[in-house]
Amino acid sequence: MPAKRKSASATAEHAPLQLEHFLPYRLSILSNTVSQAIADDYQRRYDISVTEWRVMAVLARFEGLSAREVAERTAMDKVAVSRALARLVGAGRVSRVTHDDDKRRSVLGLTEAGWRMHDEVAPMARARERELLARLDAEERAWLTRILDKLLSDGNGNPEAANR
Amino acid sequence: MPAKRKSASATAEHAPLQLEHFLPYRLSILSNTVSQAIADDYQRRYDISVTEWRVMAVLARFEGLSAREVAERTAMDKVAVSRALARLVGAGRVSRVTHDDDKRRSVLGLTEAGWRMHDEVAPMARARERELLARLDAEERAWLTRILDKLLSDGNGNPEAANR
DNA sequence: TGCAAATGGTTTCATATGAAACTATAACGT
DNA sequence: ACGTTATAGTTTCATATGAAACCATTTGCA
Repeated sequence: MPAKRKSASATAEHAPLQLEHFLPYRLSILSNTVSQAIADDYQRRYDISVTEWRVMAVLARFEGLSAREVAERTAMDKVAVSRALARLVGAGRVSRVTHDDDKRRSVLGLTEAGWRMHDEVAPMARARERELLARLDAEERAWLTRILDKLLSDGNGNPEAANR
Repeated sequence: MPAKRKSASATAEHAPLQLEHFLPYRLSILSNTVSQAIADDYQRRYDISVTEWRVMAVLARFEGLSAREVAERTAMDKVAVSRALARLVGAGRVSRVTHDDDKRRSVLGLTEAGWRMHDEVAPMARARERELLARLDAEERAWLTRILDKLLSDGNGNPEAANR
């Protein structure tokens, strides 16, 4: 057999992983580049982080949530939510009052300023998503949705994950 | 029209994002849960992080790389690689010597101990990947590969990303 | 009632991470 | 040869992150 270099270790006997074909690795790369690309749009412009934006996004859909509920819906842990809220409230983008019947809970919502920002960022985010999906044809897009639904159902995603 | 609650803001006029259908968000959730699940396998057991494991994985495939080349192939930045290498060398899992012709570069490779660990972790990682993919049927798996190839080619992934 | 356990949220602490500055060596142009 | 620029890699610093401890309030129940 023709002698190759390579210290005889990086060969069959060790069966090294091929990172570039390893699904978890590929997902991680894709997820990071995509999120980063989108975040770059508003990060600087509005001085807001991805986690903060996610909090705003759920508050735009569901007014009056508590912090815990926000954590559930964003799949973030409660520490992250607490911190994001601190900044958002500080920046006047989110309002927070104590729940009438349960003084532990807070009742959250977007402020006027929060809504204004939301209404600028949401279309941008959607546009970026469209750009990304434009690289697939209709059939591929349909499969992607289906596959993600499947992989995210059950153990993953947030549904039925009690607290965090 | 029938009056609904909800402060009249979270409605059509604002078109809030539906996080749970937003591709970047879904990718992020999936990527995190998958990576975490796999990492849990070896994290505690071998006291090694995901980034360190990735470095080991490429060194298993390509002996004698420099740190920069490792960074390229793992899509990690050079600071992360530098730190991972420091720990790996310290733990006796990676060997590092200075390149003969270029004293800036290091020449990296797995040690005996590194190989032993690699040979235990790699099959575990592959098994986890198989479990994940087992939730899809053959057709879906094929589409997923194709879609990821497409989305990762060009701007994303590491190919042609000069340095970082 | 009154007290143990649970829950909502925040703070603390230890670790992870990236950008920018820095050190050492090499490459390039004159 | 010699200074300028580029490259490999490390360190520093500021920020991000999560687990665990913590405080306040509420719930469950004897």
